[in-house]
Amino acid sequence: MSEAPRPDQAADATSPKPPMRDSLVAAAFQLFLERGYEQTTVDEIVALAGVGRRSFFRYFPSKEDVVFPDHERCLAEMNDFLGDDSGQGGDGGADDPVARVCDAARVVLRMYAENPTFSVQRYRLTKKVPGLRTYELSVVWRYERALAEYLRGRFAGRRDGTLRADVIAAAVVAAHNNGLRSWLRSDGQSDASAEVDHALAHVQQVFGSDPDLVGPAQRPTGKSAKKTADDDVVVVISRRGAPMWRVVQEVETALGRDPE
Amino acid sequence: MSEAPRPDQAADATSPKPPMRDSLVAAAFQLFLERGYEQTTVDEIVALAGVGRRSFFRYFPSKEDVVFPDHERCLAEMNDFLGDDSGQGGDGGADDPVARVCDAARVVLRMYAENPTFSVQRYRLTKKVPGLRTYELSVVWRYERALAEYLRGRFAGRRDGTLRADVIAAAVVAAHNNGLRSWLRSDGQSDASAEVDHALAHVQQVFGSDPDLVGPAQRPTGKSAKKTADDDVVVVISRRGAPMWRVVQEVETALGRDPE
DNA sequence: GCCGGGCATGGCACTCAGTTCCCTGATCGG
DNA sequence: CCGATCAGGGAACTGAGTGCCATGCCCGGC
Repeated sequence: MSEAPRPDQAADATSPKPPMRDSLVAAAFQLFLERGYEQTTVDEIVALAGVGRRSFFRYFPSKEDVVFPDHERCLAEMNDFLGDDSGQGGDGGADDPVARVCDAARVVLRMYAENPTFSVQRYRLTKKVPGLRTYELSVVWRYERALAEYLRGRFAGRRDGTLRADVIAAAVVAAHNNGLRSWLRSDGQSDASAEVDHALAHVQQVFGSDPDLVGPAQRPTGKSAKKTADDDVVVVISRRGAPMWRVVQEVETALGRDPE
Repeated sequence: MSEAPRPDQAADATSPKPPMRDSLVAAAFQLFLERGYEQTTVDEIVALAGVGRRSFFRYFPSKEDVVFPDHERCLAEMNDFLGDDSGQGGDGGADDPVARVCDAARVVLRMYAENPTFSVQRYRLTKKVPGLRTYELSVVWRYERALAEYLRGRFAGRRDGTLRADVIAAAVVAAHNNGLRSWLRSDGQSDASAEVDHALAHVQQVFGSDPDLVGPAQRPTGKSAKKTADDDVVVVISRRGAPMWRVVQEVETALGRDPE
């Protein structure tokens, strides 16, 4: 229930693709869909795929792993993405840690969107089988940890840095999953990117961009300066005791952003 | 891996307490600590406890459940707490949904704080055994769902209500766990309540109180009005393009709250 | 005091996931 | 042509979790 062996890992994503692995996934899902997950034994899967039982566990460390055949690759992809702090000059907004982890979350969405029908089928499966739901939680947890670790690095030295990192990571994952599930419930008919973008925008609005973190001298002269002139000022007048979210809403309206 | 039978459920928390259940937990932890979780079989546990193997699975649906013997009760407690919307007049601040779910999270903390040594031992165990970590995730997930469902009810009809509910629930759980783990890492020497209060305050600050949700006529005339005079005003002047978190910080400083 | 029906427990056997060990056959370099 | 390496197959084993039934205990009824 942890790491997959993945003997085909050496090359990139366009590696030779072992047919056995794919045929096992295909056979498994065929049986899962017509018979249910728990009602299907590994022996039945390998019988249908025409391979030996031992080979199944060579490719998938557990029966649950066959349901999430590409998460290991996706997790590696996300770590690569978060590890690349080098190419920050070109693409705008990548300097903001919150925006960065939101983009990292979109890596996961892309994996789901690559195979809509497969993703929808898997969604229906995990929704009704508690064991798969639990397994999915452990996968999602690893994504969340990756985001949190990245943010902890960016927030290093800051007061409550790890707390803020954990909270933002959790919020980003929750928003991503909210959008993703909304898309999955629509049987892949809605716009996945739009759903997730909307959800992530909500989180980014709450936690805001935080350019101070990349250095005290960093001013919003880059992309964010395009929307607002630098010398304009905003004045907010508020009653004491007013709810903070309403103050924020007012400020954002003044700043010309979309409140919701 | 779901519901425990708990034959002693009928009465309240001070029910007769079946000795067999406790002796199984004690025997299990003794072996887990000296031999490791995976190196201990259920047969060894029941042998040490002096009961039949079948009885183990009567009290604990799986081997993992014996590590979290009181989470089922705690989850029920949290649901009770969130279900009680009746007694909202007396205790101040309970009207704010965010504050309410923070208090609900404190119910979990209380359970951990009741048995510090047990909680610390379990923490060390779950930290090194992947299977237990996964199981704990499924438990935490149920807490999070309870909070999210409550918030969804409170945010019903509001735009992006379910999204906001999911995000806040995730943030509250992440903050709670951050404080809780900080306490557990200190071997129970630090102040658990202080740790978690601090973490939850961070979240409450981010999402703010939201009195509009209990009705448009509701104004902060209750407890929150005690801290601030109603007619005072706060003026914030900010550059356009300033990071939102800094604006919030300024407003909060002006309001006299603790910024972090 | 005796009887019968729940009810908690124990014991046994079974299924199935996951692992260990070893065999087989193909491919490839010398 | 030979030997090394390695993907795959197969049998047997461990251990978690379940179903079934026997046993013994408590408790109210007669």
